[in-house]
Amino acid sequence: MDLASLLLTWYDQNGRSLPWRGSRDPYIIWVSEIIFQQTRIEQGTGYFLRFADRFPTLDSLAGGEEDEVLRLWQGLGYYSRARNLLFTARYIHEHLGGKFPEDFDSMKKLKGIGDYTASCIASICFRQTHAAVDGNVYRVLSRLFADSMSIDTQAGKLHFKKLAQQLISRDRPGDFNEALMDLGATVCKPRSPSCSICPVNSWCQANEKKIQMKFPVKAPTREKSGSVINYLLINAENHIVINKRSGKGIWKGLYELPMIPGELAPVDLAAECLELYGLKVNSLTEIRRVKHLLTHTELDIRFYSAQTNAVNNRTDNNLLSVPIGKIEQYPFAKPLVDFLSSLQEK
DNA sequence: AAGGCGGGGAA
DNA sequence: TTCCCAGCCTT
Repeated sequence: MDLASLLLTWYDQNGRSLPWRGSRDPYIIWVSEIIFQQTRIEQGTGYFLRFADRFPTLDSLAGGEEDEVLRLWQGLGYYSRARNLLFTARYIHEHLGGKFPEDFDSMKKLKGIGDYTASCIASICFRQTHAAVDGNVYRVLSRLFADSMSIDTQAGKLHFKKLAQQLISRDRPGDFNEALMDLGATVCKPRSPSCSICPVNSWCQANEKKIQMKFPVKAPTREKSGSVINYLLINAENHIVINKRSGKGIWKGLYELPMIPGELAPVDLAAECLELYGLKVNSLTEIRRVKHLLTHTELDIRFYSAQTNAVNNRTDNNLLSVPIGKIEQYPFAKPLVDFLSSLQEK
């Protein structure tokens, strides 16, 4: 039996049972693939179910508001996925008659859809033989062939794409793609692969030489530093001040408390605050009696600091005053969700 | 070609 | 702590 047949036989008996499996609706498959970019199944499944429940069709999504879409995405990360999803739904609705394109190259032209996602939709929904190569597939293939080509270079990606393209089943391209991914996720795992139960272990050159952990080959990883964010909780007359980020950096389009990045002494923080938001502060002890730029006269400002991973962008000055009771309808990034709920507990 | 973009869970 | 996950876009 050839490799594809072995994988498909294994998949039929051992494939994961997931909510979007079995659907051939390109919209549903599209949504699931976007959600699961760089996202584990366990983390994203709840998001998928809520999203598909609220926006069951492409037209319903096209009619949705960006804030609501982002709120459904809240906490998931990589928020550009959500913005692109909405943008492309509206684009298809308006310019393609609401019909998802069936042509692979047309799909790839859509914002947020790359080679992998187009391959998934084309193979699963339209039975086209396009190999979907994700992180799982790189690992499985590099081990199967003890292939030292680096997976994080242009040439390496193309190399494994061609390899997968040679192996893919012509009869069941979608199932083949999912089989390879399931194998990578449940058997050919990064740390401790379960080679003894692998359906293709007799084909695997890495297994034969017991060098599974040498694959996949990647370039050295880069350093990543954390940073401090100082959030300003400005509370006046049952309203809270929030800021909508509209720049180019992280958390674009999401709301946040006004913030000042960097590890700063309180007095410097007050000075920064003054400069950034035009708040009049004579001294740190006077901070509670500040006159502010909104319509309120009495303010209660507190500083909070939070440690995050790799945040390096400054907030935009785009302040809103919203009733505290309505704060939950705005989409926040995960650090703010945690922060606000920690305030709730006090 | 390289870097940015989130957040979580496993080891 | 580090790694890496159903990747894609911008520069």
